[in-house]
This record gives sequence, C-alpha cells and structure tokens, in this order.
Amino acid sequence: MNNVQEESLRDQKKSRRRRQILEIARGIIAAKGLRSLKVRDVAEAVGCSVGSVYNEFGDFDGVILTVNRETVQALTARLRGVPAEDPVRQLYGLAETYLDFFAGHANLLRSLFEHRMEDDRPYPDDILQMVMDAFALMHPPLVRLLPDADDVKIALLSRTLFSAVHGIISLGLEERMVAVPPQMLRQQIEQFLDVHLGGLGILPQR
Amino acid sequence: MNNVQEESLRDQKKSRRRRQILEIARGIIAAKGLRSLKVRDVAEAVGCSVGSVYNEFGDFDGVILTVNRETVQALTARLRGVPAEDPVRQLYGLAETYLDFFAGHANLLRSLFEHRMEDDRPYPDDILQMVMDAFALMHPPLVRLLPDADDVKIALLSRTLFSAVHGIISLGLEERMVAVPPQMLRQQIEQFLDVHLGGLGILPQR
DNA sequence: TACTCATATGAACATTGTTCAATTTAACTC
DNA sequence: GAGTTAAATTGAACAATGTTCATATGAGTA
Repeated sequence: MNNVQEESLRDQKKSRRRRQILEIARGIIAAKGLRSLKVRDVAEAVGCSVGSVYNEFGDFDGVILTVNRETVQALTARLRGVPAEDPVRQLYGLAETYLDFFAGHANLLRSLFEHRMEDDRPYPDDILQMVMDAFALMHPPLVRLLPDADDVKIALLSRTLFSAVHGIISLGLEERMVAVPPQMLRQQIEQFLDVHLGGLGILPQR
Repeated sequence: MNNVQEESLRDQKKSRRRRQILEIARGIIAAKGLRSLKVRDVAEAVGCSVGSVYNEFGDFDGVILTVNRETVQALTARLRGVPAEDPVRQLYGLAETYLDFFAGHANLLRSLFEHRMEDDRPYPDDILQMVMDAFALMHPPLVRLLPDADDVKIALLSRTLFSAVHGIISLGLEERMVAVPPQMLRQQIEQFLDVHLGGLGILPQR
C-alpha cells in the first residue's frame, strides 16, 4: 500500500478522464443547453464508453450536478472579487458582475436554477448551501450601510435584492421572451438599484 | 355540406377528447412537474391511443404549449381582476395576486417559464405576447402615479418591477433552494414594494 | 511472469417520444 | 338501410436515450 501523496497511474487516468467528461459536458450545456446533453455524445467526445461515465458519476444527474456545482463556485469566486471598499459601489458591482456572468454563461446558470432531479431525489445540500452563500454576499455591505437595522432584516433584504436582480436578469436574458440587449439590461439594473437604495435611505453617490 | 354553427358528432368527440387530454396533462404537470409528463400516461388516463394525442396536438410539445397558453391566460385573467381604483393598491394587488397564483400553481408556472422546445424551434408568438401583456399590466397604475415620466421609462419600469417580483417569488418558492413560507413571502414582497415605491417618490399609503 | 482485482467496455435492456400502415367509424349518397 | 368514401383511430414498430451488467482489459503486486 503506497503513501497518500503518491498518485497511481490509475488515479491519474481516472481524474484526467473525470476532468475531460466535465469539460465536454459543460461545453455542450453552455453551447446548446441542458436538454442537448446526451451521455453518448459526451462519451464519444471524451473517447470512452458510456459505462465509464456511469462509473465516474453514478448516473447522468451526477454529471449535471457536478457541472452545476462548478458553475456556482465560479460565480461565487467572481462575486467575491468585487471590491469592498465602498459598500455602495460593492452593491452595484455585485449586481453588474452577476449580470456579466449570467450573460456570458446563460445556459450554465439556467442549468443550475432549472434542473430538476429524476423522481424526487433531493438536490445536493452543498450546492444549495453555495447558492445561499452567494445570496449572502450582499449582506456585509448592507450591514455597513444600514447599521441600525437588525440582522434578520438585513438577511431578508439581501435575499430580496438578490432575487430581484436575478429575476430582472434571467427574464431579461430570456431571448425567447423579451431579449433585452445586455447593455440596456445593465442600465436597467443600475436604475433599479438607484431607486431601491434611494428607498432605503441610501444615496446612490455613483 | 352542413352549415357552420352545426357541430358534427366527429367534432364533438374531437373537442371533448382535446379537453380531456389537456385536463389530464395539466393535472400531471401541476402535481408532479413537467418532467413527469409522459405521452403514454396521458393516453391511458384519457382512454385513447398515443396516436390520438399526436393527431390532436402534432407533437408532445404541442400539449405542453397548450397547457402553458392556458396557464398564462388564467394568470392574466386573475391579474385583470385586481381593482384599479387606487393605483398604489393596484400595484400591491398585482404583486400579491401573482404570488397567490404562483404559490397555487408553481409547477404550471415553472412549465411556462422553463420549458425549452426540442431542437431550437421558436416559442409560439402568441404565448410570448400574452406574457408581455401580463407584464404590461403594471403600466397603467404607474402612469397615473408618475404622470411626468415618459412612456418608454414607464414601460421599462413596469417590466423591471414585474421581473423583480417574479424573481423574488420564483426563487422564494423554490423549495429545494430556499423555501420561504408563503406568508413570509407576502411580507417580503410588501416590503419590497414599500421601499421601491418610496424610492420612486410614491408614498405607500397602505 | 503469473496472479489478482479494480476498472473499462459496449451489447443489451428500459423508457419514452414518434411514425404510419391497417383498421374503424362517422358522414354522405342512393 | 346498405354501400361508399374519407377521415379519424389504433397500436405495433421504430428511434433516441438513460441505465445495467457480464465480460474483457490492464494496473498493481509478489
């Protein structure tokens, strides 16, 4: 039995293939939507059998969920990169970053928010938790801007704001529905924040 | 050749079966979600062959789209029923009515907003138009409340508000994600409108 | 090298949307 | 009412796709 830090040839191939499968699957979802993702297409593109996909991920939902997990991780990383010096600018930055990410990866985000499990199996807890964590990123700047509000109020407000922005973006980018051009969407979101922060007694100062 | 207003036995059976198919399909979507809708289940429940479903609706998307069409019609009817005397009350009423409808028919609304067509066939224009019309229901009360704003601004604002409320509700009711209890959601939406209308210079006066 | 067992394979199966040749039946004619 | 016709209905067969599992392969080990 070898030591922990050593990686056998087996493990190398395994993790290499695992990465390949995810890369191909993500590419297909991003390009043609979740509905166009097929086990056989993935297996062929990777150069392995369909059985290997199942060995690696258990079932096809496993592939999708892993892609979704990485999507929310990437989103959160981007959101964490928004400068936090000025809380007002941070709020605008969070919304605009979300818009950029959504516009650039619309199908990946739709996969995250719209995918339903087979039967009624529960959605993995860690993904839910990560989405909640992303929601909570508006919390700190709001606390700074509304020092007198209690924590529960702020938590509710941050979820409300995030959901509202999500709604504006996701419907706005729904090309089959309304198809607002991204540049106009940006303006729409800025105005939304102007008004809403104004309503909270926070002067935009942009 | 008979006259127009007469309905042949054939047509009676046809339209009766058409209604049955839609009823069953809507029931399945409402109860177990769009993913659980199967042609064979519908055919068996209606008591006809799968071929008849295809004769009537062309393909399975046709059934789904017809259910969706009736969903948005029902929603619009409910929204039109909101009293229009007081424009502020009307805005709150529209949001709350949307919440009630969404809470009562979550799977049907998800089918409306999340269903993707096979291949990349376009979504039927009339459904899109009806969704846009529903969006526009906030337009008249906003015009009354902001008589100095130009029409384009109002149109944008009404779409923004509708999308924001939609986001708060659809994510709030997403049981796998956050699962805000409906009563709390109602409060959340009222507060959201309080703040946002306040930011627009409209005093809540509820 | 020989042996062992984890992994990979892909043919076979299960489910589900779709088609269409054969059958049934309403509508019409006499 | 019997016969004719055209349209609707049927369901077996097909196609696409997720899933399984007996078998083959090959990495690890002595």
